[in-house]
Amino acid sequence: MSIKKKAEDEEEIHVFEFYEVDHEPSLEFKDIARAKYNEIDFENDLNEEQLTIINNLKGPMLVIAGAGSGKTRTIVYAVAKLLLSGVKPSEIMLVTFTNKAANEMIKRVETLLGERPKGMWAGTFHALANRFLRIYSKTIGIKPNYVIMDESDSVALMKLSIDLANVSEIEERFPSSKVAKSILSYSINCNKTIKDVILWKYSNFDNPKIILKLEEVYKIYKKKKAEAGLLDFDDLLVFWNQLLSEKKVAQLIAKNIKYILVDEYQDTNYIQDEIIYKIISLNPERNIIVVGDDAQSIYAFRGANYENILNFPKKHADCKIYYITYNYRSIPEILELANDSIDHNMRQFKKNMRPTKPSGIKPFHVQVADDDEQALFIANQVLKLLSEGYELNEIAILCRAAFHTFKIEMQLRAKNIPFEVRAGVAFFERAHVKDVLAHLHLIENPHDELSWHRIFSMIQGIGSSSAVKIFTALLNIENPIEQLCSKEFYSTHLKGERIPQKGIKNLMNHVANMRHFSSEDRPEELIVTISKFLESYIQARYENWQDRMDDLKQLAIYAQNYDSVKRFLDSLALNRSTIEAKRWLLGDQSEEKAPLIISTIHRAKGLEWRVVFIPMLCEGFFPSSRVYGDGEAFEEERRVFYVAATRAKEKLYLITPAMIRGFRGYDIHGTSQFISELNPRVYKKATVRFDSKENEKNIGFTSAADLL
DNA sequence: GATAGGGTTGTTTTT
DNA sequence: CAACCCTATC
Repeated sequence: MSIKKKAEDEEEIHVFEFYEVDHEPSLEFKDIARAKYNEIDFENDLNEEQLTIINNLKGPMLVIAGAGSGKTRTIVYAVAKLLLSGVKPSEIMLVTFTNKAANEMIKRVETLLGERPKGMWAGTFHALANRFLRIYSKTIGIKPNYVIMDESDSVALMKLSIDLANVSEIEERFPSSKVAKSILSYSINCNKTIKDVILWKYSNFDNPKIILKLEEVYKIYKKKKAEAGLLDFDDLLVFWNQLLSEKKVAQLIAKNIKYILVDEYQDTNYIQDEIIYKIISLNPERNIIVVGDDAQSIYAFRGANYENILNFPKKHADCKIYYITYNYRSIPEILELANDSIDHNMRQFKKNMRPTKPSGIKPFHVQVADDDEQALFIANQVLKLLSEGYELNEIAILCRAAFHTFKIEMQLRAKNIPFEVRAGVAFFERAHVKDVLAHLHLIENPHDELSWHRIFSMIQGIGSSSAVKIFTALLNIENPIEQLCSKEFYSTHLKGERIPQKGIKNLMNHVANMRHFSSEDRPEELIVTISKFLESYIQARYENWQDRMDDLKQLAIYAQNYDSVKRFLDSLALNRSTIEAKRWLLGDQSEEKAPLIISTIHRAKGLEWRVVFIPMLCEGFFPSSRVYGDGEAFEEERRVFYVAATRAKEKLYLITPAMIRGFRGYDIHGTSQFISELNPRVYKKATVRFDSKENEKNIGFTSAADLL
């Protein structure tokens, strides 16, 4: 459905029909209600705690839900119940931590009802913000064709801003572009001044001259974003928040959205909390359910503050508070270890998960000689588990940091075990993929500074200084792509500048390829075309160019799912972690069984497996060496460990290598405090040795013969 | 003055 | 492995 902007009022009437294809409610849920109401056995499917919740959906409510307590199930049933009672899908807003989680919940509602609830406002804060901003860009004065930058783009733009701000006049060391961006983000997400953020997180930059200069840099950064039509992740929240203060829009939202559910509330930050507060205030019945677990708050580095969940009842009069405490995921032994661990956190609400599963075997603490043997142990153990009848997709390896996965990947590859990595640089952030995407960005938004710089850097004869000059010249002209193809552009707008002739010639040739692009073209076809004319560049630049060209084919295949460039780009920016490059290890190509997962703990949030391995449990790695003392940061680190352990249903392997190979030689690291502080009763100790790297035979388990 | 290429560095976690 | 700095070359 397209929207023709005739008058402002008309624009607003279309609000709930625009942008999402499957947006209009195609079903009369009241009819389904009659047919389905008796089929869903709420009383049988939910426990008493959960039933209480779905029977009290009016007014503000806080649900404290421990790990594995059927939190998602409760939300899904709550949504189903609302729909059955006649609430339209488009009257429900469901805020989740990832867009994948939103899709899965909708799928489960669909399974329950037999029909897909089309038109729900479901997604992350950022994705929902984008949906509103695409409709109301005009209202708050941002370009309607704005492009969302990912984090590395934002940092790159920050670097350009720093370069323009004459930082060299300050003698002291100035924050890097990454740190500068991070300070700005904290300031926005936590509602603090720049000075406060510096005192809080970066006290080494506490210097009036630096702070003044930073403010200047941020002004340039902001101006650049506005000129180029770029939004960073923080802008999505800032502008959404701003939009909610616009009377007309606010009234419309208040009228149309009747129920709000927010998952993972412990990981919201100040501005997200404020957004929710504003939306509830607009809602006459204040129907909101906020779900979370302060013990699982692991995103403080993004400004998240678990106190939002604790303060929620204080902010909302007559807020009901419910707890769901029964754990349906893990055996009691795993819960005992997790409970023991989290009890060491002082700044936490005391609560214990209550087991419902039958007893099994205690978690293992496995000590190995070094990180090579750790990888070897994991690979061997996976093979044993497979021979025991476990499936690959029932096993996960959860790491504190992306680089912890490298050696494990190598061993799994060597043993032909198929796996998928969910860590590190995402597929769509790899250099050659971004090279292609830069061309797509310019179709939507021909003044996108970052994309131009990326393209300039691909061209022989144009370096950083020519790039700045050319961009400055094209910023103020219409239709830069066309202009860059003509000699006159260079002779009129860049008169007297020293730009190598070779560079100009190459640039003209390159841009000539882009002349016939149109935003009406299908993204897939565009990608094929662009890949073709980038092939020689990729060949020249990368040794593994063949692999990279294959990636671009994958990109084109993925793009088939989208019919417009704008939607394709939005989806890429907002679904970073959902769309993975599958690093399959194929014994034979035909076998497409779901693989084993190697993931960071952060990305494993909300998921579960029968067997979980947690490697690198030694001081300096987990907890990370960046965390000192026993303050809030250290407690968050412990919560990360807690989240990892509570992913496991049946078997949990905690692994500590005694030595780790660093840049030069081995370093000895002590056992992680998260292990040593535990009551030894809650785990079984095992030591695993290999007689040599070549001969990967286990000599034996010294104290846990029943390691399987 | 500007670019290209070599060598060195150092890496938490993500919307 | 990619983002930096330094230096040789155009």
